[in-house]
Amino acid sequence: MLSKKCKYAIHALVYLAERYQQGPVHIQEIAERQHIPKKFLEAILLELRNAKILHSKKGKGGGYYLYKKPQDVNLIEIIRLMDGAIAMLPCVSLNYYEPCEECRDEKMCGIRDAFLGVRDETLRILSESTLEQIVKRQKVIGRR
Amino acid sequence: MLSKKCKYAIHALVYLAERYQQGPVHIQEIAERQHIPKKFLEAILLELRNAKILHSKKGKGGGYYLYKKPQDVNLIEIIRLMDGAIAMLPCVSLNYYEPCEECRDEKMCGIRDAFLGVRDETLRILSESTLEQIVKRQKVIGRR
DNA sequence: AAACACCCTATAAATTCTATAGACTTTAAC
DNA sequence: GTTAAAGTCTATAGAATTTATAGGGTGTTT
Repeated sequence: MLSKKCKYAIHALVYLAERYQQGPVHIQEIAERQHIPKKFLEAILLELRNAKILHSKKGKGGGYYLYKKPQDVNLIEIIRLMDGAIAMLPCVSLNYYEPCEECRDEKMCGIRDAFLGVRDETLRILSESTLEQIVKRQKVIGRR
Repeated sequence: MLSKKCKYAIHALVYLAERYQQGPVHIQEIAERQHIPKKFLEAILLELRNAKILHSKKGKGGGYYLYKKPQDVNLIEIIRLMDGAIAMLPCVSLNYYEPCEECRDEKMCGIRDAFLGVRDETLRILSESTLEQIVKRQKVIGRR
């Protein structure tokens, strides 16, 4: 399961993607509209900013806005940043790899095989899911 | 990521599957060979027993043994039992479903779609991964 | 009856997740 | 230039979950 932090991040980013190139949106607004504790959201947006996904503008009329293009931000990137590994086992993780303690030979580990497949499919699907795609789907019906 | 508890359960079950129909194996042996804290393992095996995956025999010469056939126990079942939901979001979970707080209409939620796909693929792959399959793969090379 | 091995309850230690507080800095507008 | 708005940063605290341990109870076998 994704952490709340990660869900908050996704919702905040979708919110900002809907307002792409419409100037900065301040934290308070995002917090209220998406029902996210403001201080918690602050920390999340800061992290997204340090990862160069968002930019911020200080002072009056400031706020956060999407720096990357909506089509260049996918769910994989967000989840990795917020929650870490995508894989269900460290020994099949690309970015957070750690060897199993027991396996003599990973290539022959019967357990590992299954989870490798899961990781690959998960990566494939979630890297195709960009902010642009998500926003596009929601627009069919209208505002939330 | 799977919890340690879940990984322990998988390793213990694979160990028992390798000894299917060879009589009970006692906890101490599994704990030592798989490097699992004995008391923790006790709790895990008990849970697997209550789920009718294992049976146990008390008294001298007792221990745990696989009750279901190795081909009838898959990773999905084990993970659900130990860690709960397979899905990354509650709103796409089959067994642990909960609605999102925000979504007006789930069918139009752009976020949900992606995670639905992930869940389906994960279920497909992990339900094909049975204890029998895992043991079979490991036998190619030999003992661990 | 004695040894053995699972059964059960309780609890404690460690870690992670979630949330909050408060002071500081930068910017815009008047 | 003063003021107020809004992000930045550090620290911490509460809650929940995960991981692990202790110790006695119960049923079986020899």
